[in-house]
Amino acid sequence: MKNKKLFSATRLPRFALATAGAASGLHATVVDQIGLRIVQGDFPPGEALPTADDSTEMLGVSRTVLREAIKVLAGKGLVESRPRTGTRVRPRADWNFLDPDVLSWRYAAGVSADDVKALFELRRAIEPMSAALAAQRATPEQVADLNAALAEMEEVCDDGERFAKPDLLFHQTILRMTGNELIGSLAALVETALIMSFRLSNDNPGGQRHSLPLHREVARKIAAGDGAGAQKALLVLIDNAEEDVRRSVENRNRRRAEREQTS
Amino acid sequence: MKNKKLFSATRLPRFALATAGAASGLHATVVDQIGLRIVQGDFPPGEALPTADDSTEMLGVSRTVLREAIKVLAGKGLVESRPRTGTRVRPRADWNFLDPDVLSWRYAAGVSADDVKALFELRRAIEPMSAALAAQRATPEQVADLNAALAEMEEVCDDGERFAKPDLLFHQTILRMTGNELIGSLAALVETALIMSFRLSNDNPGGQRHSLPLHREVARKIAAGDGAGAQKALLVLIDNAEEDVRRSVENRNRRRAEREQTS
DNA sequence: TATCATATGAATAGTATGAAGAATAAAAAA
DNA sequence: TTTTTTATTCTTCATACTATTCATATGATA
Repeated sequence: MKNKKLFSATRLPRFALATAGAASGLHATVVDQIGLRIVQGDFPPGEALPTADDSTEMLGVSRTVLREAIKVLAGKGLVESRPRTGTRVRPRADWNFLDPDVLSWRYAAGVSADDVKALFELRRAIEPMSAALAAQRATPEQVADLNAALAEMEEVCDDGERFAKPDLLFHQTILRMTGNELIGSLAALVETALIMSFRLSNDNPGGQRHSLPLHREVARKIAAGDGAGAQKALLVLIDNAEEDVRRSVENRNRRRAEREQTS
Repeated sequence: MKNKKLFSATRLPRFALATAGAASGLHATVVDQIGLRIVQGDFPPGEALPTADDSTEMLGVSRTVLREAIKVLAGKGLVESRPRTGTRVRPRADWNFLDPDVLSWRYAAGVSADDVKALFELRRAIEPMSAALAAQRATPEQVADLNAALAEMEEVCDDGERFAKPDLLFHQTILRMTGNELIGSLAALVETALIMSFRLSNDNPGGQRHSLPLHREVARKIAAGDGAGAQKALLVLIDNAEEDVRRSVENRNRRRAEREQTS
């Protein structure tokens, strides 16, 4: 009389842009479900998750699958398992927010103005500097990649959906051009920020066209080997992007507030 | 006639400073062993790991444990498993180098001059900016934490071993003072850099004493709310630290070269 | 005959389950 | 208060079975 399949085992409709983690399999859906609930506060830090037996029954999966999922979450710093005590959520300070999965869970439900600020704080530290390094170190092939991405952006700049991919590629190429693998691992951060932008850009008629000249300027400076110029140009681009996102979030929040007042 | 325990199941003598991942259990040792071998190039990207059955036999663990380990590594972007094909190492660009474990594997065996450059490039982007934010946002308790760390550094500055802990705490406190969780997750990066420093600082008679005035200056500026000053002071501190490490690496490499020539 | 589609089979990871072990917090006893 | 016991929970192992995918062979068709 086991009450299986209480949760449907369908994976979250995860906004996949391009490089998103290609994890597949039953255990990946469990990782997603539990990870999302932890990050979004269903299980606060310090609290114990349901026991293994309870969880398997609720999720309708075997212990094998559940244990694999728990171990993955532990590897990302979210939980810690011990006999007798159970599996507990670790303090937020131990979570690896730069992990692509954690990052996506963190911003899956929606973002506040503070969330936007946090994301762009880090982008502003990383990307302009990366552009400067890119200008000094990029190989000709990488410059070609950058220009290819730019060309595709120009081609599809009216179609919000199709614009996302080359835009992401543009920024990630710059990170890769630094030749610094640590910086390259921040690609997920940029991806998250761009996904936010595109989710909110309904408000933004005229699509992403207005950002094109700024991107062009960045690419030109990098190709010319002008580190300082590239740095400055990318900083302007990020400032603009943040302003766009911030405005969208404000609009959305205001509309929601109005709706709630009316009803 | 199973040839078990071919590998001893002892965990790597992992330099644990403070916040290092508290993972325990048999599967964690397997994660370490395989992860280290992948990151250090024993299994190049694109190559398949031994089949599950072979691995379990070689490592002397059950399939359960091995699978948990593989899933954790997949969660860090290192590998990808598919039926029939086996488990393959993913391209380096997909590895999450900012994961604390990956970071520690990356620099476990030793560092080159380029490694030092990469680490400090990122620190230089992050920490001075963080100090500026910290100066604006820190709570009184956090300022007290920072001063406490500084006091302990002053107290034990002659003992290289004991100096490491408060030094790490000092830098991580600054990251936390930004109130930006994403930045906080870069703590592992700083930890790795400091571990490198301390591993190499045998060359450095007089211990870490010379860095104390610089740390004091940073703390003072932050406490005074002087963001620009704190930023500048921390930049100087990092430049000095990099110079120390760079020199140590050079010395070590030169000595090694001499040894090899003699023998 | 050559080519394409379709079945068959083998290899591998994926999932499920039962049972024994080890660790530890809490309760009970000294 | 200290020690011992107990119960709970994760941990590990062993094994059976399933699902996926690639390679090969087979057969149909042009």
